[in-house]
Amino acid sequence: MGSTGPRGRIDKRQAILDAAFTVFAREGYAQAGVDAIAAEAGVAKATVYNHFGDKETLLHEAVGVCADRALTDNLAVVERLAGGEDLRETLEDAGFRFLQCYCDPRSTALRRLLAAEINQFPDLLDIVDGRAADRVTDALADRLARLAVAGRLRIDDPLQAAEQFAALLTGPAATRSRFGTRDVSEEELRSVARSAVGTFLRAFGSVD
Amino acid sequence: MGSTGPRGRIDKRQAILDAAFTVFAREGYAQAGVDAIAAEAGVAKATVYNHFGDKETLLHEAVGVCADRALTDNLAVVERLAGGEDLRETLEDAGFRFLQCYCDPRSTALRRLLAAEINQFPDLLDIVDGRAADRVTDALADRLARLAVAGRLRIDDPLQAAEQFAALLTGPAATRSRFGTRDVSEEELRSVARSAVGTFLRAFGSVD
Amino acid sequence: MGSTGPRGRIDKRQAILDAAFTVFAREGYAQAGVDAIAAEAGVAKATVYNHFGDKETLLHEAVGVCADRALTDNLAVVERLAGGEDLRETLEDAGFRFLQCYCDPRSTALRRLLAAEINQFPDLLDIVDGRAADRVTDALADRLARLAVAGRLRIDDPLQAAEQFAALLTGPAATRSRFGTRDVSEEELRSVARSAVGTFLRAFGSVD
Amino acid sequence: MGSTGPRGRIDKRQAILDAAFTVFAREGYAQAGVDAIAAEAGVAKATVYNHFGDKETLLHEAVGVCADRALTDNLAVVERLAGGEDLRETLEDAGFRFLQCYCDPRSTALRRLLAAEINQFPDLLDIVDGRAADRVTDALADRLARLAVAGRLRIDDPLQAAEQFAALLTGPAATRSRFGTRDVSEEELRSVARSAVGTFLRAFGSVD
DNA sequence: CATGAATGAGTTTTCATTCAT
DNA sequence: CATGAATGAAAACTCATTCAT
Repeated sequence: MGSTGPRGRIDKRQAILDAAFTVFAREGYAQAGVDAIAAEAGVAKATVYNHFGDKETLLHEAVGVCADRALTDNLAVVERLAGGEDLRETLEDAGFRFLQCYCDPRSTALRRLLAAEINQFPDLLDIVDGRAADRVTDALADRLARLAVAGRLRIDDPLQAAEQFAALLTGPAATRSRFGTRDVSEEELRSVARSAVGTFLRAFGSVD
Repeated sequence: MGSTGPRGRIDKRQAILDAAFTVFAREGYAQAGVDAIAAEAGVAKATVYNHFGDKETLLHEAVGVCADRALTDNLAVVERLAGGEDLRETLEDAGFRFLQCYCDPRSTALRRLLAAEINQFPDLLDIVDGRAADRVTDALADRLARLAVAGRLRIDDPLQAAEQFAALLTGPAATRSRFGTRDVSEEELRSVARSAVGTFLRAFGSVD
Repeated sequence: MGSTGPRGRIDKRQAILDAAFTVFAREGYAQAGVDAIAAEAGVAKATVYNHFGDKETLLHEAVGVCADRALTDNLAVVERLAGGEDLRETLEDAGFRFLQCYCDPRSTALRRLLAAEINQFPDLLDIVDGRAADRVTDALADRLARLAVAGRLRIDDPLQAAEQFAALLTGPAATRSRFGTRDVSEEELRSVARSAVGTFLRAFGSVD
Repeated sequence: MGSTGPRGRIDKRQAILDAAFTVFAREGYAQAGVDAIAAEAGVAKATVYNHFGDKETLLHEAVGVCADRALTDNLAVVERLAGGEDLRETLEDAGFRFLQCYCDPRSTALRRLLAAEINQFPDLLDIVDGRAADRVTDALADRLARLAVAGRLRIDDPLQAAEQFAALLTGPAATRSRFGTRDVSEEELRSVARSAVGTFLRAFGSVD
């Protein structure tokens, strides 16, 4: 029956957005052909234009969708960060999951795409920052602040501590992934998280 | 008169390389036109081809030149990092200079260009890493190791400490510069360096 | 309620034909989009196809309708041309009305459209000539012949005289309207008619 | 040797202009493909863009060239119109030549093209009128005025007489050529000229 | 029958690259 | 070697037309 009814419209829209992100991430905005996107989505080129009007809009929408997903994933990780029995283990676990998000191919692609196109499309930053980057750091700062209040960390400036915690995790991970070129093993991620947490706790751990 | 002797050739070559980097950085590889590069360099388009053969080669050479310069600048900073009287001040100063390199427009542009084109031209990574990124971390690790040996820092794994020191500096700086979109004031850079060194010393400082 | 009964169909058909002529006249056949026509008619694009099959048919029907109307208008003018008391006044009046038809926006548009598309669609000429141009000149020749028979004009070849009368009217009017670009005032039209009739009577008037 | 030197450039430019006019006249602006123009000119499509930038500019230049030629031809005819022995013969001859210009395929095509595109490109009128239509009528008025001064014609308003003379010639000729669809024989043109001059002289001839 | 969605073929325009001077 | 001109391949975008509801 109605299996190809209004549902088809939505399915195609999603397929196009997914395809667009894939192709944009793989080839860059300028290099990516709308032809290729349509092919990847399994629709005709004109259908892409029917839905999104032009290539630029397609980029913006595709980035928006991807940023939404990344935000959701990241917040899920951060919000689970509550002080369990063993603080070190809790932080290492959160750090590891955080790095998994960070190293997820789509996150990596999103960062690369952003870096690549920020000059031509400065508003991409607003799309992503409004939805992702800043809000994750904020949420992390909240969690760290609670731990400080609970006496388990010694932190003056929770936002700065959050930034530094994130930096200790993502900096070394970025080096290892070589701009997303190399796959970083779970093993390695755990090791990076362990080192980061080690340093973080030496700097911010309470004495007890 | 010999004003366009061998000197003219070399000048033109340099002009083309500079123009190429400028335009590639501003517009991205695919978007950048050889026309625009030639115009920026003040030569005819065919001259660009006479010197470099094709657009791809031009990208590689331009990136190479820029990476060389970045390496030189970074090493100069790191190599000046010796233990003065006041360790904190020494580290803060080095961190600040390091961030100045990191935030230099051409460095920013290089990182963006790299992120953008790494998929299409994976060998760009070799050019840059062979000449820049890794070697700076190595040099920094050396310096930190010396300070550890001198008893002024407590470090197990100097390479890891160097990575983390760099991460504590560049992570927050990257956030503030918004992918090189915003100019970060000297003030801010100093503040970032201070925080980074503060955390670093709490984690790795010797007790004395 | 039967508001969309057979009446709705016919209304829509008319609306589409009107819209089609408007858009074809404004933009030319090739440039005119079926989208634009459908929008102007207030129907869906597919409805246009349901009624007319394809764009070419639509052009033919729209031109036919317009030519019919022009013929009716012109014949009405010519048929009122009977010898009143004052021949000069009669001719000037007929000439003026004739020019009003000639300068009517839709007549102008029809002539332009015809000129534009005659190469691609030679059969448009048949549609228009069969229905309009020739028959008007014929009718005019009839009237002039009657006036000759009545001794009020001296005419050998009524068809030729009719052609020349029409030419004396439309030639200068065409110059003034600049291909239908300029609106020609009633004043001007009367003046053109007066001149035309003056010359015509000097050439063909009987002596009395 | 230098046979394909800078000369080639100019040759190609001319070839493109000719081809453009031919194709625009044959198919109309919107329908005409730059592909087809390039093919007709025997050059690559990109060469057309190198020379003229875009399709619209090409139309304007092609129309300009054609209007120049038409003006030259027409003025040559009008300027030869001096009062010979036999005025009727002189006028018939000039009228015939004038109609030859008017019925020349390129003139016909120019008028059609103008009519077709005047809505989209109103400035075409300026190009053509500034160079052709008006100036011919003016020149004709001059000649008629001289004949009036010489006592061979009785004319109050030379400009109006010129307009009417032209109308008596072109009106019937236009009818016969059916928008340039039919070729009008030399015979027919002479006949039209004879009738026009007959009527004109009955209206404006001096008594002698 | 009226419609929204989908599409294939075509359009203008751009651009890396080559060639003749 | 430097250059202006020429080009073939490709890209974004459009549009007449069809199909499923």
